[in-house]
Amino acid sequence: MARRSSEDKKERILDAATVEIARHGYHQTTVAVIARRAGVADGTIYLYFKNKEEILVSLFERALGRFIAKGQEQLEGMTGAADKLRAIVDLHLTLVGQDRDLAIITQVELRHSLHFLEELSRAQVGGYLAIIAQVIAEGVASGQFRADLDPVLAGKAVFGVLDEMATDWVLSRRNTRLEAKAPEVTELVLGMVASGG
Amino acid sequence: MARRSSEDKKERILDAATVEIARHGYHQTTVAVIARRAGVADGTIYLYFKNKEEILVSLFERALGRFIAKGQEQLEGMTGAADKLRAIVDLHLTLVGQDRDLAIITQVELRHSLHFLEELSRAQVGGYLAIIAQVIAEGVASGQFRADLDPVLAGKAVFGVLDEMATDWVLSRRNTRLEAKAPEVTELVLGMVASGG
Amino acid sequence: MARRSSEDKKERILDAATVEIARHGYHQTTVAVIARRAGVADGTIYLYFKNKEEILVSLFERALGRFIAKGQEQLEGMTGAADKLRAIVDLHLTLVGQDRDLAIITQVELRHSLHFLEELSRAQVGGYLAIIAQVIAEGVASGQFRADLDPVLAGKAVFGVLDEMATDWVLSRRNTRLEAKAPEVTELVLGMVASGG
Amino acid sequence: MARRSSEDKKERILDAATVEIARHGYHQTTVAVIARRAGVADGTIYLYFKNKEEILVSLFERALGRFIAKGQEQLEGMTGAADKLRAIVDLHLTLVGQDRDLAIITQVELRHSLHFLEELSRAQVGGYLAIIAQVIAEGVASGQFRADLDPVLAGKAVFGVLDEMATDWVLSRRNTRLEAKAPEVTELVLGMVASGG
DNA sequence: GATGAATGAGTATTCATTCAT
DNA sequence: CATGAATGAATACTCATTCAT
Repeated sequence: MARRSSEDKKERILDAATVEIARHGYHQTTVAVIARRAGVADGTIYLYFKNKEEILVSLFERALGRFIAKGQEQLEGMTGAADKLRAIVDLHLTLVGQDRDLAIITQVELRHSLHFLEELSRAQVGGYLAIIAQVIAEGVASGQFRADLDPVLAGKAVFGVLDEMATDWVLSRRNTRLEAKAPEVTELVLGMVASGG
Repeated sequence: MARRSSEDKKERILDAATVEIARHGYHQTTVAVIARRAGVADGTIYLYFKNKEEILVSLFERALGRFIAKGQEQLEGMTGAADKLRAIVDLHLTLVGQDRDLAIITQVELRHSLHFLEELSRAQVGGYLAIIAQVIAEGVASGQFRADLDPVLAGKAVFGVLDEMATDWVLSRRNTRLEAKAPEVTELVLGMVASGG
Repeated sequence: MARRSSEDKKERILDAATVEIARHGYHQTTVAVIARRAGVADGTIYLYFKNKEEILVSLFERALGRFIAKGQEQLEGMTGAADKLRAIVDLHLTLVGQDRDLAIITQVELRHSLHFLEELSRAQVGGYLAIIAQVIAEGVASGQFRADLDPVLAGKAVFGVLDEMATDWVLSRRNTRLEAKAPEVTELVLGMVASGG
Repeated sequence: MARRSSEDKKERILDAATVEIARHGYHQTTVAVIARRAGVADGTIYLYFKNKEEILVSLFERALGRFIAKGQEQLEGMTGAADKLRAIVDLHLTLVGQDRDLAIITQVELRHSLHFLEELSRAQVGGYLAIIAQVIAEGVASGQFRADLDPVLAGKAVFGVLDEMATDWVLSRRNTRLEAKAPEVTELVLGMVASGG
């Protein structure tokens, strides 16, 4: 179970980093502060991460991994593009809305540099966009969605709507629940792609 | 004339900052490098800006000022919410697509911290969102748009779509023109709000 | 006179570095300590030197510059290889013996890495060795020195003797004067190269 | 047998250290790297050596031990100070020239600090210098060497010549053999001490 | 207004050493 | 004896900002 302890330590570091970075921002958060919250020595951080930036990347990868796992589980066995799109909207808002600290990181801190954003975009977000595009393509094929849609472009539009809702929620300090907007957002998104009123 | 020279110097600093920050990122860009490109001494920067961050804010304010001037000019005398929305889409993509360096800053560098983003959001972007919401409200009132729309929420959704298109364009290194997508994007946006097909 | 002040500051930094490095060794000497002794801020060091190692190099270059200036002045107008060699021995021991702190640096701290020593050797010490070899070649040509000498090899041998005397003086903590050994050392060195008794 | 294995392990560590330190320098060489090359765990190093510096010391002691063993063996039964001095020159150049990695360490890395050098000098090199001085004293007594010699000073001079030859060989990257210079160096050294032509 | 030399606070990262297993 | 994960002290260097000229 040495494995267990080691895994735990890495998890603890990521958890600590999530809280501190969300609270004070990536640049204002020192490695020492993360270490202290995680209950390890400064140097221990570097047994698990190559450098400070890799903590941020790992943070996101862990979150996205969970995100995608839930997504696949939920979309599985579902038929009908519209239903799938509804599920995506729901899932996106529900999962992002579940952890405000993490949301602050994904919606704000993760986007702090062009280089960084490019990498994320290519490697991680790209896969998510592809899934949405795929669902839209299905809808177009089945006639549920407008025939003249470009699935990739429409997919980005859908993502843009969801992403803006998430960012808006992060920036509004009110104690609303993000997922509460799912029905309305679903209507907007479906309006964007669905054929005939 | 002194005024003129002074204004010029401030402009030169902002221009220099735009290029350097877009090219190397806000944190990698030193005040000294901006000063050198602007052809002034380091200390001179501080005669025009309180600190480094204010350069970034001023950059955005100058850009948004021009943006809004063009917008009002264009929307003026226009009737019909759908037409206005078309114009907004067009304008947004055209103006953002006009200056890639500036776009990198508005789509990426400007979002580097929660605190910063909150301020921007409240003060600047808020005004822009209000305009979109207003147009949607008009459309709802006139029956052009769906009656059950929440104009504020729908406005954010529209902004989300436009913003994602802009970010996507910045991240794709291909030499496409952002405004080329205006027709398709307009269709998506109108689909989102327009009443029955 | 700004030049004057600037030069002074650089000199003060080098002087401070000489004392601290001689006293505590290169690695134990922090940039902060050098700055404090020089009466400048840490950052100021970097206005005059690219990095810590460049301080060490500059130290040596300044010393060697003075060394060579004195040497040329003294050898000038002198004829007779044996006399010149006497003068070299005298000068070497006198100059090294003049500043124990500096001597510690040239005899010990400067030799702390192969890479560093190679550079010094090639660029700086090489020139000095060439001068000695040249004097020996003169002596061979004039018949004062043994005909079968390889001037380059013999030059290195002479340098080896002088260098060992210097190092030995640095390591012995007694309050002897290095130059006091000049007569005896001269005899040894001349014995090495002079033709028949 | 346990003893044997234990001895082997210590030897392996010293061998590994020799290669790594010669190749990358003392400060650039981490204990972890030595351990890896020796095929032991980091902590194991500390079962055999008190700290990193002691590895360097042991390295030198092992080498000097072998050096002296060979020397005594060779000088034994030899009579005549001049012959003994010839043998010393020969031996010094031969043994140093046998292992370039070790030579890099003795000629460069070992001299990286005043404190360190003082210790070496007093404890180890001092013994070697005494042997040379003793041989010279013999020569003076027997009339082979100049009567006015100070054996200790002359011994240091001899050592200086040999040491410089060794350092020069280490710094020159050419593939020469150090011992090839023994005849010429012997001539120089004997010239330094021998009485009349 | 303009300059640019000087400041000095701030921090990621390394690595010799320890010690529980 | 051996391991290697964990420690945490230690430090060169950067750069936004100031202010005497």
